[in-house]
Amino acid sequence: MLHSEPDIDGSEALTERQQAVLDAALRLLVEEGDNLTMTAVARRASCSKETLYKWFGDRDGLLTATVQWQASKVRVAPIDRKGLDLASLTASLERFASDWLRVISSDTSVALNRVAVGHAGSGKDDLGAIVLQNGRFALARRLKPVLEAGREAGLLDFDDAETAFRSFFGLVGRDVQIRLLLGDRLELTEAAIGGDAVRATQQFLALYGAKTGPQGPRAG
Amino acid sequence: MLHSEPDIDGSEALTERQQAVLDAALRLLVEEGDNLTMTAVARRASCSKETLYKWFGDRDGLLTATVQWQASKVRVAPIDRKGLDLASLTASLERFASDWLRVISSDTSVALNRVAVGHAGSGKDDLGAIVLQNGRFALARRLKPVLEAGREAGLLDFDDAETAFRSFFGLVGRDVQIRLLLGDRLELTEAAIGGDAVRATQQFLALYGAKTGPQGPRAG
DNA sequence: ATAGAACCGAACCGTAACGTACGGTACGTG
DNA sequence: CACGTACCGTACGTTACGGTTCGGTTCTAT
Repeated sequence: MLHSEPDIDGSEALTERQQAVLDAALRLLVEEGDNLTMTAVARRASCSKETLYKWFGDRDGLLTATVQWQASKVRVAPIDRKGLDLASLTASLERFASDWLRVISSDTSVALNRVAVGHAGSGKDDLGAIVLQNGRFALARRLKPVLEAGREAGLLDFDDAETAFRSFFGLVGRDVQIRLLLGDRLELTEAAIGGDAVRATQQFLALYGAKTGPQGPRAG
Repeated sequence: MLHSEPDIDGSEALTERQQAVLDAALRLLVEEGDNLTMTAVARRASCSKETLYKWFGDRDGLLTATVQWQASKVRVAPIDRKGLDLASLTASLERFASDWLRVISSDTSVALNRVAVGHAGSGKDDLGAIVLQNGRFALARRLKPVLEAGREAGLLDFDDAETAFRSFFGLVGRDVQIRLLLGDRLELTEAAIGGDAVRATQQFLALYGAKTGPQGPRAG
């Protein structure tokens, strides 16, 4: 029934209808939190519970499918690292920072992280691992090549890319994620995101920028 | 029945027995996560459900009482800021950092933050606000005076104490809290905590340390 | 000693949600 | 046209847990 063409990874190819159902579940998850019921999802998606159970097997199956579906949607374009100079590196870092802040402050991200955190305690499913893979670790996978390219270009100076990445992560995110997860009202306006991105980037460069670049620090 | 003497804040004075019950609930919360039942708490605490309901009124009441009880236990001693020089400031910051890392990586903190995050979505109670108050905001309240004292002593340079604090928070915590909340195995050994504390402190001083102190940077 | 309060243990009730089954409909295929 | 498939809508069984009630026990005070 769902053997159209196999996707890249384990995510079984999803019918249009199934995607619509998962989108409905996602929307409901944002609204209602983890206490959403199968009947509510069925009603919202205009499908029957029987179909829900046939497709996803279980409530946890539906939840994981929903999380994976959302994760598959935020696949971002990689950044080219050709002709790397300080300006382009700075721009890349700022771009990463603002993208990341936009993601973690979005309603869906907050909702998904909430249910994943809630489920992480009782290890029934591995929602936490999924969110972690598509959140923090995906960011690391995408950012580390940029950092290493910056080091090879003599713009950055660090021993361990992981450590450098984690510092960048901390400088960008700070207390935003935990505050949002805990329900703190904290609207991240676009201007604030941009400002935080440049601030975090400047701080990161101050900490990990090479003392002597190939050209001067103000090269354009 | 519990009108001995009113406590400083809203936390009604608790009987020894009530504290024992809350400790049992806390232990159970760490083990079982949010899906702990009133019967389980009663059994663990060797008390009756009737008493539970009489004392705490509700399941949410029990939960909030448990969170507040734990919060009241981690009241840490304030740090004296007499004779502030770079060494003592550094020591204070490192102390804050290591204490904070120890707290957020503890089992009880992870468990409490998990349930608070889970409850933050559907605003039945304000567990999230409580945890936020006794976590991130309490840290800020305790650390800001130190930062401002450092600035007045000419050791630090910043415009907004809040911004400086948030940077310190990010440099210390980085991705630790979200990873632990999402179930990532990540044992923070004592040595790692110490190392992270001095690293974060050094980075913070590199970013916010005054360019020219009252005495030389190596004054002792 | 006795009355009453506080509390324990267990049984009980109501609700809510998971998971299943059944009837009905639309559509494609022999 | 008959038939099978996939699906919707809904009603049902079952389980689990929050909350309540009740009998029995211990402790304290008069």
